[in-house]
Amino acid sequence: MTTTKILESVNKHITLTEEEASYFSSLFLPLKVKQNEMPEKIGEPTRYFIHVNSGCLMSYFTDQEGNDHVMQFATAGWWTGDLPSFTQQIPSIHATRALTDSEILLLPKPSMDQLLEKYPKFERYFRILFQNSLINHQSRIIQNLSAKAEDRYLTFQKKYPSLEQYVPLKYIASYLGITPEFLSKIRRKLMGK
Amino acid sequence: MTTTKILESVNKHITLTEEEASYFSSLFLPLKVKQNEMPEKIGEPTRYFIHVNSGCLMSYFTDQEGNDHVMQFATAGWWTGDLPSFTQQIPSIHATRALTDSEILLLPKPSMDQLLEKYPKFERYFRILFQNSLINHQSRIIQNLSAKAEDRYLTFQKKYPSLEQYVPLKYIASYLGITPEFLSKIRRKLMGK
DNA sequence: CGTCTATTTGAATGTACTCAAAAGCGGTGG
DNA sequence: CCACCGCTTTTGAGTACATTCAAATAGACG
Repeated sequence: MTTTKILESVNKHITLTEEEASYFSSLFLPLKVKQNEMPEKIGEPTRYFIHVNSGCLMSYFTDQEGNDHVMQFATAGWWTGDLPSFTQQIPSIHATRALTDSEILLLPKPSMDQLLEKYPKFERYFRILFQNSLINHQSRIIQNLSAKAEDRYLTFQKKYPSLEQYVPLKYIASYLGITPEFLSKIRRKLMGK
Repeated sequence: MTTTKILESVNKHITLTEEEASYFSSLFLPLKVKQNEMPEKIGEPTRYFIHVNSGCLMSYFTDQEGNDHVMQFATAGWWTGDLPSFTQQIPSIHATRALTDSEILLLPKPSMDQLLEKYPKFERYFRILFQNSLINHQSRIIQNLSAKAEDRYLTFQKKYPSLEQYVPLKYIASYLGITPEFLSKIRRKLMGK
């Protein structure tokens, strides 16, 4: 079943009846995306909150100069999407792209609203989800403020050991807030150790 | 009543019965703090989630070299505190300090747990609170990744027009991720325009 | 007025970026 | 199987952005 993985995650935080679980499961649109496909493009209101079943996606922002900035890498078990656009239905500024062939679940905005209306119990799940995500974002901000690029790279490697094997280095550089050229120089320097 | 302000904020997102409102209100410990006092210190599990009624507090992190990094400025109507420490009851790494004489409300961790247990309706309030906070943190990360110090400062001024009047510049520099000296130079340059 | 802290200034330094070019690497078609 | 193409990664030189350190100035408070 395509919703097995997400139900596991939900069950860690709240306990569902069979009815609730099956209603919840019924809301998702399963989708297979190939590498480099973009389930969500920028400019229009985001339609889906995305759960990753397998593979890896990233959400990123393109600035006025045309430089990409990676907001998030989302591997199996993670949610991703453009939250401001999804919640307020304003034009999105983050694009989402598959870094590998991936299986994802799409939760349409109206379905999420209905879900929370019908079974308020899920408020708790999303409260905890956002709370944990907030904590991660805070720690990323602290990192960016206090650590040099080399340390941020080392921390990144520790936190996401497998990602480097299939995510192009230029995207990792972007996530870290440095240029690909400079990341390359950091890596050369670290090789010598 | 000391909880008037926070009830207003809560009522924007959920509708409370009188009983719910009065139970909610009863959980808070009102406290007046003077400038530079610290309702929460680092090193021990954080006891309170803090709501600011009036004045201004900041939460900040001190790194190994002894440099402070401001995580957040919290003015009237905002929540603040060390979220990882509060939720998981692990030793805190963020300190909280009053930047002006302030009136705050303390919500003890056990009270918050009881509240969500007894009236799950509040899950929705905190879900929306964390969701909005998450959006703000994402936009700060994007800013830090894509904009130079001067632009970050200008954005900060637009977003928090009044803060500069009573927050020492060195803390604003810290929030922006630059040294006080460099902020001073940015300001001199902007004066000439 | 004196003390303490915040802010400014300037020179020297370090960190990271830009630009241009070369090298590497994966896929595709002949 | 090899040659070519497009894209990623590496290299190096020059430059820009931001820090460090030391010292001077300014402001707040008793």
